[in-house]
Amino acid sequence: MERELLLLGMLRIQAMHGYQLHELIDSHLGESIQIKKPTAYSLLNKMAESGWVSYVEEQAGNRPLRRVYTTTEKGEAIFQRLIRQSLADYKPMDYLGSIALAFVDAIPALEATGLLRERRASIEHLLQSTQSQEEHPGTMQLLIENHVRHLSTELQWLDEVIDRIEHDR
Amino acid sequence: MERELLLLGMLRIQAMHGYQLHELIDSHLGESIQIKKPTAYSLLNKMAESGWVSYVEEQAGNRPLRRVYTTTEKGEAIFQRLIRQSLADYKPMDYLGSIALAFVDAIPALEATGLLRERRASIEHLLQSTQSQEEHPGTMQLLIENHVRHLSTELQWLDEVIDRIEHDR
DNA sequence: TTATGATTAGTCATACTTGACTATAGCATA
DNA sequence: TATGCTATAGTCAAGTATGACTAATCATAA
Repeated sequence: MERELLLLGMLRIQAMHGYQLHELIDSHLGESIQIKKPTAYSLLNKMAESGWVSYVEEQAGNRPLRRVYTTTEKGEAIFQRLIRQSLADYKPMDYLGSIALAFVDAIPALEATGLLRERRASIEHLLQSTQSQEEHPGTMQLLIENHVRHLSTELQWLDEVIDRIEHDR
Repeated sequence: MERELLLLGMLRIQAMHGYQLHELIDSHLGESIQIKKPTAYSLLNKMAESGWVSYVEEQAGNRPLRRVYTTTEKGEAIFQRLIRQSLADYKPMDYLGSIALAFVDAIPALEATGLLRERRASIEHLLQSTQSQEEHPGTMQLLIENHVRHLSTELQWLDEVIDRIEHDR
């Protein structure tokens, strides 16, 4: 329900159509939160069917109809329930991206450290670009901050791992 | 491809049938890596079709046939390619579970800090149980260590957030 | 002025993931 | 020895997510 929470939370602040909503998420949070366009549209449809959001259709020129969504009263109630639930239960994230580290000893130490340094560079790059983003609306900033913390942790840990491989093997 | 990498990496060390494979993943890495049983079976089928793994059928008593999988030469080649690729490109994880924090100002500060303390407790609990796990086979240990680091980071950050909410509002 | 590429807006078929289910075996215990 | 409970082993239908696509508009540069 986290994705629904995000969409509700944003629509609740400002009515938007699907493209705009996805664009906002992708540009501000795209590094830490993956919601692809078709997913966003599909969630909006589902939420409209469930009466969590309503929409008005808007036409600009010859372009396709845009559905501009707002949260309904029911949607607000759901939002209030979801956010409480979601704040209280921590759901651990997936560390799928780290799996390769489990098998690092399957390749020669020298090559491994080389690859890990590439990895390090891409984390550092991501960290830099995340930190340099301008202010975000509302408490969206908190998410960015959280992401930065975890990226720094990852970087530090990776440095230790590289060190260990260099000295232990 | 991370899931495939994990399965290949494990089968490469020891031949196993689906249930055993899933059981191992779920019990050792279940807190940080989500691979549900049907997903594991489906990946095994796909990899068998692609010739990355082969299997022999094994019957014990009246039980259903078990397919005991091993990596093929092709599978080993794929593994060697995947692990290099995966070590070098850091793929940021999803912070879906943190979304609620973006909207924490939608609820009264007092209630928010209460909920966040519940959250804190569940992270701490998870951290404790992850740390108290006995040794893991091979470098599987690295994944656990990584998870522990991130959990600690999350805990520390959450404490700061709670503090800020208490003092700023 | 008109080709070229980027931006806006959304859809669809496919692929991936999972909750819920089936069914046997082992094991304690009343 | 019948009863219920857990562990073993796997499948399937249904729900989710996404890559690839369509199509109009806008900017720009030759």
